Amino acid sequence: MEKYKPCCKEEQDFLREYNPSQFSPIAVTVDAVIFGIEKDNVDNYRKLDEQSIKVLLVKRDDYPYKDCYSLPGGFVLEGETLEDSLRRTLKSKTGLTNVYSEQLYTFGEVDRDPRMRVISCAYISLLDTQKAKIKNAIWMNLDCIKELRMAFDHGNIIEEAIKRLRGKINYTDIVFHMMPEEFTISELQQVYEKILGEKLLAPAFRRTISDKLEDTGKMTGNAGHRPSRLFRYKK
Amino acid sequence: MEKYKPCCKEEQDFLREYNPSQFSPIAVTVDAVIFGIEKDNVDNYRKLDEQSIKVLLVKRDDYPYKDCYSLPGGFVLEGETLEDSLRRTLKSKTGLTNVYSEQLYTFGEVDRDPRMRVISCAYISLLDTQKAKIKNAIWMNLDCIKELRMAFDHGNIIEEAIKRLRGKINYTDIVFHMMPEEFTISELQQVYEKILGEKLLAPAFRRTISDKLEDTGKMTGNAGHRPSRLFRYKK
DNA sequence: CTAATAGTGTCTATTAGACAGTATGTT
DNA sequence: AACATACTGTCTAATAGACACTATTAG
Repeated sequence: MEKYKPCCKEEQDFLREYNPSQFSPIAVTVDAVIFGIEKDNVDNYRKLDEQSIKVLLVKRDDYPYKDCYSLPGGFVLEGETLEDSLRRTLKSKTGLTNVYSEQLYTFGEVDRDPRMRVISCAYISLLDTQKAKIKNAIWMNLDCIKELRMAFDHGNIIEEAIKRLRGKINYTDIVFHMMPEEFTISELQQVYEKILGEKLLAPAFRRTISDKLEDTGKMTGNAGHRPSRLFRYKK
Repeated sequence: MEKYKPCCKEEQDFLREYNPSQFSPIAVTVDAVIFGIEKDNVDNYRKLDEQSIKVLLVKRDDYPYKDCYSLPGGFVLEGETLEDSLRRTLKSKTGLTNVYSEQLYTFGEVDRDPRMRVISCAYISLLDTQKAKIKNAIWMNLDCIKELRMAFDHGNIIEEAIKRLRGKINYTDIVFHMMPEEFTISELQQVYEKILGEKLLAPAFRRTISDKLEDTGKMTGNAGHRPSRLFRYKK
């Protein structure tokens, strides 16, 4: 945004003498629901490698909600935008840099945080777990999260995030942000199925997805069945 | 949210002694992009009554951006949720109550407001202009807004709002919040066309929209051409 | 060979686009 | 009658669902 120019001396005075402390001390945080995919280690070779959608969580060291899991996030500081703040906190809490993120929703219930009034601007982030280097954070299976005691309203935020993902998956290319560089159509279909919570028919899926894909020329192998073509996302 | 229970004495002490002022004084506001439809008065009787999408604006009395138009909105107070705050400010700035609203996006650029750091949670609101009683606010034609000098980044917020509306119109029933109780299919089609920015084919539109409509049994008249059936939204 | 998954072809059902043609009011 | 818009019918094109069938690897 370009710098604001006061129109007259009177306005200059007004702005100089303006006292921000008249407004309530409401803190603003950013929190990220970070999604990734991990292969569950299935030893049985005659079985499709199952994949799971995971969410990256950190364990709280301090009160309140000590020892509970929470979304990585932190307070927005004075000189930084929401996105700046997100980048900084993701780096410091999880070691991650350059993560694709988009705003999810802003949560403003009054008693979200027992310390003080905190309004949280939540983001959805997606990444390729094979490339990402994680520190001090754990990939948690999405299905397990409702069993956990989550800090604050973070369980609710995750639920909203998965709803948004489900809503956007069919008319955007958002999933590709969490796919590895090269993948098979079956793997991609599995990710769609996990997010949508329903099985899809393979021929129809291939048909609709194929214009977003580019053949790498490579194949998978050693899988106990017909090898599969590897594709990459065609931008 | 249920009340948080500290787990031990230590945590109780922590929370009692917690000092919120260590966090930067960032103010939070809510702003609403309120959409409505108004008939442009076309005297020429042999012409379809044109309708326009309008946005409700208020003129600023104070610095900064004195005498510019702005979105109705205001600061979020300590004890109220974002939605509470939206209800309160809409009432006080425009006289409106019971307006359908949904969250749009949170704007957090650092220099949005020359007075201090302000993060704004923006909402989209839709209403039936025939029923709404407005005070101290003006319905501005959407097409005129880029010509105006808008306060803060409100011009940008309006642009995002119309984009969101465009994105949601075809897979939600959001438009009906701004339709009058009874309307013709042509009127409804016009609203779709204004929001989408393109002409639609009438037969296809009738086909797809008709399962959302309920016949009132009434007809329009005196229009210089064949009368039109009046419908209402079928929930 | 069998088991297991990869991938193709095709029939059908549904939906969207295009447009001709009919209906019914006002002037 | 002329005009203007309302409304219907129908042909076609594109897309989605269902499912049978073929292909290719490991063991």
